Amino acid sequence: MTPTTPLEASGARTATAQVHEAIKQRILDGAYRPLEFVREAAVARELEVSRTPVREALRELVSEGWLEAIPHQGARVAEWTEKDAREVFELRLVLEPMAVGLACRHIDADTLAHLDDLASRMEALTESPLDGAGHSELASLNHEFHRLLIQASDNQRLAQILESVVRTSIIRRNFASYDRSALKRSMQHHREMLIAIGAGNAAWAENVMRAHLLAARVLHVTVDTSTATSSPP
Amino acid sequence: MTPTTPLEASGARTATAQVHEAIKQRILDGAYRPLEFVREAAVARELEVSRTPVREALRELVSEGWLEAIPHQGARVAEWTEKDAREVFELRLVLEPMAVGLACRHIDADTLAHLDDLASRMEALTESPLDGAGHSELASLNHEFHRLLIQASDNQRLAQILESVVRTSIIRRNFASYDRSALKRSMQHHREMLIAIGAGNAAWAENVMRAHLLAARVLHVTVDTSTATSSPP
DNA sequence: ATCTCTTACATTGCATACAATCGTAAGAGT
DNA sequence: ACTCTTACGATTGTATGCAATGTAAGAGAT
Repeated sequence: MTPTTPLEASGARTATAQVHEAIKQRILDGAYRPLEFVREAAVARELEVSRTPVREALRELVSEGWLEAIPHQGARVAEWTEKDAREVFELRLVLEPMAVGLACRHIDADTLAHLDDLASRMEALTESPLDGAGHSELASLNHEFHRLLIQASDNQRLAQILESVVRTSIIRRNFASYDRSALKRSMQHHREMLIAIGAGNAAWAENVMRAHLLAARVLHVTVDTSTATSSPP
Repeated sequence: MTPTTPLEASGARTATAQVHEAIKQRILDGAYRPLEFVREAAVARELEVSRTPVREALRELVSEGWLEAIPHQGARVAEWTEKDAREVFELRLVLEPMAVGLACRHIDADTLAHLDDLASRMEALTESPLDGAGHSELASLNHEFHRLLIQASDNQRLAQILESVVRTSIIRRNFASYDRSALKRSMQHHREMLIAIGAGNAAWAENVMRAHLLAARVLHVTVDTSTATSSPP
């Protein structure tokens, strides 16, 4: 029915990995709505593979939190509630500062230079007014900045947890709602974090990260600011 | 060859779930050694199912961190290194205090009473010298105590992350190496945490948890105490 | 009219057969 | 003796057919 990219040029080699990517993309695109069931047979038909790789891809997506499985009934797109947003934010507010704190002790000059470059490119983008593509580019650079910082923590588990936690929420987040001053402040946070890390000052870097995240939250959801957790004075 | 419980009375209903449990148990028992490959065909033969549910169980175990997958080569038991121990401890040291802090705001009387009961039973156990069974019982109660506390945080993601992070490390941890004073201190920490939670004092509860974890670590691994992270004064 | 039981259908769960891929060891050539 | 090639065997990856299970619609009874 829907001619929606039947597997074609996907970097992945196994059919399971391709189906995995395809379904994830459809969720991100909104082609599959929350609470909608993703049927094995239907996906298999549309992507022109058998049900086996579809089954395996669905199980992976379930364990990654994209879908929820109901025994003998199938897998459906996980719903995104206010509570989910709160949970993810609580976790980021603790884990990302932890990551930059650890990064202070492990980071190498190359990574720091790469981060510096990313920060510069983001700053350059914010010099002029942004269109849709600009917002998209900025979001992409920002995501890469955070990802690289997290990798520098030298804690694989932490990196994996944050990746999966952030990824599921990144869909609904962009810079469209940022006004000029909020954007500049965000860029300054990045810059300040790099300086703190370069100075090996973990506490400084951690607190800038907390400020960075809290400032961003104000723009996205209504917050009870008294519920902040584990924040040192 | 090895008559190792061919599926029989396992609470789970689907074959996949049963295989999942069986393999996990064998890893815990040490029947599968680190870096040893778990072959689909072999497991299928021994548990008297087809390869299909075995494949699905293996994939789940991979995503839970018990096994690591190598494309076209199979899944093998994940190795446990010093670095793994360090990573898990760093995470616990941040996430478990976060959990008790959150629990301070959400906990109900029933849960608190249940925790109180668990603490009492552990204290009773430590009154008399412990044999092997005693240590096992104590470890079980302790695990349940922490698990319940984490659930009370009312953050499903946090609970799931901690469960999977702690579970993989719990294998090599028990109370055999605890001397009398260390045991009593551990029990006092539990008690103090409950009092802090009952008083709604999150900072107090969080810091007792950090002390609890740090005290436990001294008994298990050699530590560079300067690497503690995100610890408020 | 409402409730319960029956029955048919859609969908997942499992088994088996076949194809693709990788590691390895034997063998030819240098 | 060493290296490169190549064919084989073992193992995973994929397809398809059948069984088990849950859902929902409809007939019958209260």
